[in-house]
Amino acid sequence: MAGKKGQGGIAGGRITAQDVAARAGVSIGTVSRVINSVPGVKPAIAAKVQKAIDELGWSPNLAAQTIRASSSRMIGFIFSDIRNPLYAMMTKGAEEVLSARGYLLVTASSDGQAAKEVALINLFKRRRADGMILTVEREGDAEVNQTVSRASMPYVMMERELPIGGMSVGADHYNGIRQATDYLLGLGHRRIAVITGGRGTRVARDRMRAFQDSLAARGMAPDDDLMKLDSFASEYGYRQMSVLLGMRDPPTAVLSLGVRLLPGVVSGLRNLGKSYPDDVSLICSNDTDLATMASPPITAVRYDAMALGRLAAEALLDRIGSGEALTSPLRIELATELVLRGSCRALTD
Amino acid sequence: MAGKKGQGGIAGGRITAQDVAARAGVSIGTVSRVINSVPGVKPAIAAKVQKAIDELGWSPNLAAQTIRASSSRMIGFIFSDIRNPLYAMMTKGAEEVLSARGYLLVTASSDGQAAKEVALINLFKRRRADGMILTVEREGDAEVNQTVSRASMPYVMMERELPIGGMSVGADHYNGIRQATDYLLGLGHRRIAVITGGRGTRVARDRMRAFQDSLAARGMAPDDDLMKLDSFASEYGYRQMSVLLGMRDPPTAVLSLGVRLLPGVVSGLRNLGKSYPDDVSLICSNDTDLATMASPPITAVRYDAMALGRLAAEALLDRIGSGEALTSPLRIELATELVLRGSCRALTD
DNA sequence: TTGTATGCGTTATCAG
DNA sequence: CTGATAACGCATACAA
Repeated sequence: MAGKKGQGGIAGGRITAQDVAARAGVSIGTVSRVINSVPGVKPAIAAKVQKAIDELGWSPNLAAQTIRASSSRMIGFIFSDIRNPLYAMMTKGAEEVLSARGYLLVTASSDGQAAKEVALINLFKRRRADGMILTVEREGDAEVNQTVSRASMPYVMMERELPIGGMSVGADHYNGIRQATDYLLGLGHRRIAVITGGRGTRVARDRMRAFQDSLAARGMAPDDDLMKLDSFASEYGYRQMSVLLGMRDPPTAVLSLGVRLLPGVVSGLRNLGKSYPDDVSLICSNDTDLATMASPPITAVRYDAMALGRLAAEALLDRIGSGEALTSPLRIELATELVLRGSCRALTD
Repeated sequence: MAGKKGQGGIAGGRITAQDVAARAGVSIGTVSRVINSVPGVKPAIAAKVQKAIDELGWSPNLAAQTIRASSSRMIGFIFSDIRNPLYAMMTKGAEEVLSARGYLLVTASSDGQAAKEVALINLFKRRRADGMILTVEREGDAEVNQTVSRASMPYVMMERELPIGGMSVGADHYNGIRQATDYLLGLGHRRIAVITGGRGTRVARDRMRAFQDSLAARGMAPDDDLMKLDSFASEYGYRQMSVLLGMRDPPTAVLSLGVRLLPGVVSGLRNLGKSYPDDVSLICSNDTDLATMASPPITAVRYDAMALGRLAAEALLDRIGSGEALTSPLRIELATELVLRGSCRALTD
């Protein structure tokens, strides 16, 4: 029976290399050499040690290794909310790359609150993370920026770009929105509304720049009344659809930019007894199940969020390996694609 | 000589309590007392220490604390894939509870592979996690079960129940499916198909038992040809809809049990040129955006996955605190609710 | 009230 | 080739 206290057979947590050494009749140094496959251990001895390890079910304490190596082989990933499928995808992509290289990915939700972002960054510092991936709420937040630089740890911004420099990965929203807008303009639309959030982030900047450039190429400019740029929340999409379609001169097309926005936008539309593409054309970003399965299916600006996670992880590991300056800038862009479906109609009047 | 290739002053990672002590002109013990608010430190000294801490931007190395306390204040959560919104919700719920109590939640995806499950459990053991939440693919896997018990660490099964005992939390799928089935039977349906996966798990067992009991209450029994119980994948839902609706005597209602299944089921239906509720009635589980936004919206068995995460975290912390036997059984159930929408019609023939 | 010394579980550097 | 031992950064019993 496994009844012994402390260092009994299978008592897991409390077994140390010392115990293994004792059981194998060797020194603790030899045990260490065996598990780290340091060359030059006599096979017979190694076998004895391995046997003791198996019998005791021991595995080296990673906290102790962390303390010595001053590397935890852990990477932190902070974003607003894991329930946002975009972050779930990014997490999966990053995890793929990191676990293959022996790193542990630790995610944490900040609920978009700067105070929590600060607390989490500090937490990762205390835990001696080797680096972090960050999607902060506001790129300009002074305290967050200060915390990031004081953490003196390699970092990659995800869909964000900090004024203090450093690496940034994101989708090529500029081209995504240019394509979408050009497409709508090509269909004859002239009053195009934009619903999105993330003001003051790389994403929003790129999107708005693209939108303006697209219009400018035809000698047009955005109509401020059609720009609804305050939130990514579903309810926001719902409300703004009412506002937009209640206007004297309503838009003929809507760009819904942000995954959580779409359900709100679509139900807002329905609630008004309107439908797409008849009453208004609709393009969304990113692509989702809902966009695919809606009837009619919705044209979308698509990008591979998992690839974004992979890119961020790779960039981070590169920097960790290279020892390059933390703030040395690097901007990585992932291609987007306009998936044409049945949610836009040509204007003939 | 372990020469100190000192990174110099402000190099975050390399600062220790020793440096703080030196700067404050006190001993390392005092520094420790200050940050742990051990009573009996002279305010003036404490202030000096705090000043040094702030100036150096030091924070205690959690790995070192872990090694001493033999507690990492870290909890692992293993499931198949974070992209499944159910797991994202559970993660959020668990994170809420755990972070409030000073624990770090670390999630990891196993892709449903037993080998990865084993590797991850061992990883958490090596990292000296204080406990883990597990959603394994097969409850009966001998190696996984052995790894769990050898980890000798408190654990909670999520939507699973291990033969080796221990705690288990899950939704009350029994009542959920009983309500759904009774509802369909009440509408006059007699040929009801079930599409789901997770064979040999608590979830599937409860669901099938409920389905059988519901039928049995009317002197009926399940028709094996209508039971499609092999996968939670979207593609599976798509294919099985073809199979089912291509039958000589097709079902008049379908239970689509599993979040990822629904998109496949709905597009399978459309692909055949059929629609609900006219050609077939439809009930899904769990509730999702898609179920809400589909037209018509789809009746769903709903449960609060975030609450499930919270329950698991609380149960785990309780057990960690109490030091009760790891395998001492405890079964926790979360209520479900049948949300009636427009995807089922009454049979009148 | 504060300082000192020891131990936590490893790894790496020495001798032997 | 192997054993002993000094770090790693912190907490704490024990001294002062």
